Amino acid sequence: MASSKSIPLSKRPLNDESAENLATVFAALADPVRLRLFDLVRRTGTTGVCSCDLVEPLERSQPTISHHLKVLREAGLVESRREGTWLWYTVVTESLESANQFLSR
Amino acid sequence: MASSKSIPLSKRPLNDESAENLATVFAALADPVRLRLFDLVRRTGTTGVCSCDLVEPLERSQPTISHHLKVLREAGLVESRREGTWLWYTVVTESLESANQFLSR
DNA sequence: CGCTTATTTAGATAATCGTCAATATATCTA
DNA sequence: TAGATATATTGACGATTATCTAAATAAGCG
Repeated sequence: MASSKSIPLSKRPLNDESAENLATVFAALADPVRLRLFDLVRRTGTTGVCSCDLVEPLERSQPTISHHLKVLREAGLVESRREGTWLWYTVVTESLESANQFLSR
Repeated sequence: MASSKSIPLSKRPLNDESAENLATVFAALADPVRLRLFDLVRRTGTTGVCSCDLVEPLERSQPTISHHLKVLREAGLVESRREGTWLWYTVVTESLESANQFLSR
């Protein structure tokens, strides 16, 4: 059983593992193109947006956008569903929780 | 004068400049060592912590810690005051505001 | 099956990053 | 001023990143 003197979870120093996980999320947001990408996806709510519609507003090549979407996806910030030849992206709403918690500690 | 139909600031797509600024903050938090560093500084509140006491817990060389503190400082997340030969670091409390706002849009 | 469109993968390049050892600078004290 | 301690800077290293073009894969349609 835990000691009654134990520090509350929220007050404990960051251990290495949590720091690694958090860093991955922040790293995904650490690029202006990805930030704008994430912002655009988020605006589209539960409907989502076709990745083909994200190339033009960001003025990057299609493979570059694909790459950035992959980074966001692997960080758990967005997810995609296939609809015919298209991929529709939506945000994973809970994905920012740990980051939010850390920032507002 | 602004149109009465203009989109509220908080709902506007991220422009390139805001994205750059935000990305700088997130980039500062995108490394596990810096996250733990920031966390340690934040715990010390208004008193702050001497950077000499940050080397051992993070198991990195003194120049490496110095480098990371510089990144945090330049991103506006922490500031330092000299006290004799020591430098005391404290967090800049407002520094996370823009990041917080973005995350909880 | 071939053609078209959407997306990913591969390969290349230039830039940035995390780290360290060595050195330099700053501040205090004897 | 000389020595001690704290911090910053330099220069090097391997690793990762953002970007592109070119090529590969996937899915629909005639």
